[in-house]
Amino acid sequence: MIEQKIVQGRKEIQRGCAEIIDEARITTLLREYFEKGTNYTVKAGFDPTAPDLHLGHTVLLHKLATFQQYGGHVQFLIGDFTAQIGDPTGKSETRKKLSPEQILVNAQSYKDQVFKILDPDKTTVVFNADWINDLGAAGMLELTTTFNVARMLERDDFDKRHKAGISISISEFLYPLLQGYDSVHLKSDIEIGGTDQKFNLLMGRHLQRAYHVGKEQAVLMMPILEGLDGVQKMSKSLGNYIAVADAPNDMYGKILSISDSLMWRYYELLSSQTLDEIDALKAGVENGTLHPKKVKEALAIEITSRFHSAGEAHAAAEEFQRVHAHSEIPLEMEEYAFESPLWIAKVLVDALLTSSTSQARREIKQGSVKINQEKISDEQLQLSAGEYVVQVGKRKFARIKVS
RNA sequence: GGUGAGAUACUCAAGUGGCCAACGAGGGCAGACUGUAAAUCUGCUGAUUUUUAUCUUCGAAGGUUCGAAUCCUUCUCUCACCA
Repeated sequence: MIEQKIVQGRKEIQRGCAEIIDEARITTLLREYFEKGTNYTVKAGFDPTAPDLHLGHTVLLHKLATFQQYGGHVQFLIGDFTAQIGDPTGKSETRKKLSPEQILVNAQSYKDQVFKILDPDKTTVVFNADWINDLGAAGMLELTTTFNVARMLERDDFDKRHKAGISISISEFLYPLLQGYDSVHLKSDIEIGGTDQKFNLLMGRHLQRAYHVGKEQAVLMMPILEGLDGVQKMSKSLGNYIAVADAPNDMYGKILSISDSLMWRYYELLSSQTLDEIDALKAGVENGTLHPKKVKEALAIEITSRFHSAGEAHAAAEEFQRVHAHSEIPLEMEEYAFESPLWIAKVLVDALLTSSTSQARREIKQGSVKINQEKISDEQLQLSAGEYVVQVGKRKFARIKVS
């Protein structure tokens, strides 16, 4: 019975992982949990400067939630000290120090978002400035003696930059060391992070050994989630993201617009469905008994419900159905009031439907502008007094009142 | 510090005195087809109610010229090689 549970737990923990180091230890922790009810700690670090999460970030959170189901207690670490250095993988090097107030605000913002996935009773939020500030110069010096430059330069990005002659600041060497030291202080049993964090994660093991913590953390790396385009990583700057804070209609619509192949990826990394259930869905689609769109809808409902509510998710689904499947107009849209007479291109710009009147003319020429559901072709059209629903493309609507 | 190369629209990248609002590719937007999927095909992709026109744009500022992204000067920044 216990063996079965362990196998089940391992399967869900391995799910979607890019790489696991010291899997045996994870099995041991699971065994102890099932046999004796012993808990263990799982650490994950987050940057306090970017508290608006998107689904890419939640991949990690889901994995943490999985651990919580199997006896793990999450150490949700906010790297307020390390943020001052900036992870060398990023382009930005040293960053501005955040004020204590700002960090608290960001931390609260994290909690609001994170506890939609994590169980707050099995989570401790910690800040690494708390113990790193206590380290002092002597402690810091001691930390630096545990590692050497040659090995530090093995780290991928350091290696590349070193060979390319691009400067590496000494302070950047401290980043992995301090992240590893967090594991020493927290006595973490497991640490999870993205694949880009491998070096840092392994440093935790190294330092736990060097500081005689008595254990070495297992390391679990999650892949980077692709964005809506299905190719590049999900990120805000690329504009291919679904934010945790997105409105229900947007979230639902964005999920439904992903490609079928990407859908399975999202299922694997974001859904709470078990692997067996997902396999059943895949089989259904393959043998034609299940329409892929139905499967995608279910995913969209699941994810939207998680961050909003089941009611809002279903309302979003209905709205979507209404607008796109039946080509009706949405229930709610922005309203604008203007005075007549009014040139249509101007209206489109003022209602934020197009970026310029030139663009508006092009849209009209291409036949993508509709007034009250009717396609228009006259760029010179003047609107007289009345109420209109103006639409550009498939998604952009506005209600216009001309007086 | 020395020498050389380069800076063009969202990105990459042509263009080396007029035919350049600027080839091409990617991306984006739109139309057709669909399941608002993918794939495919097509159009558009600086601004402006002078729309076979006008104005602003090719790192910045000046200059030469009837006319400059293209030539000259200075400046700023990036890259490569050398010490």
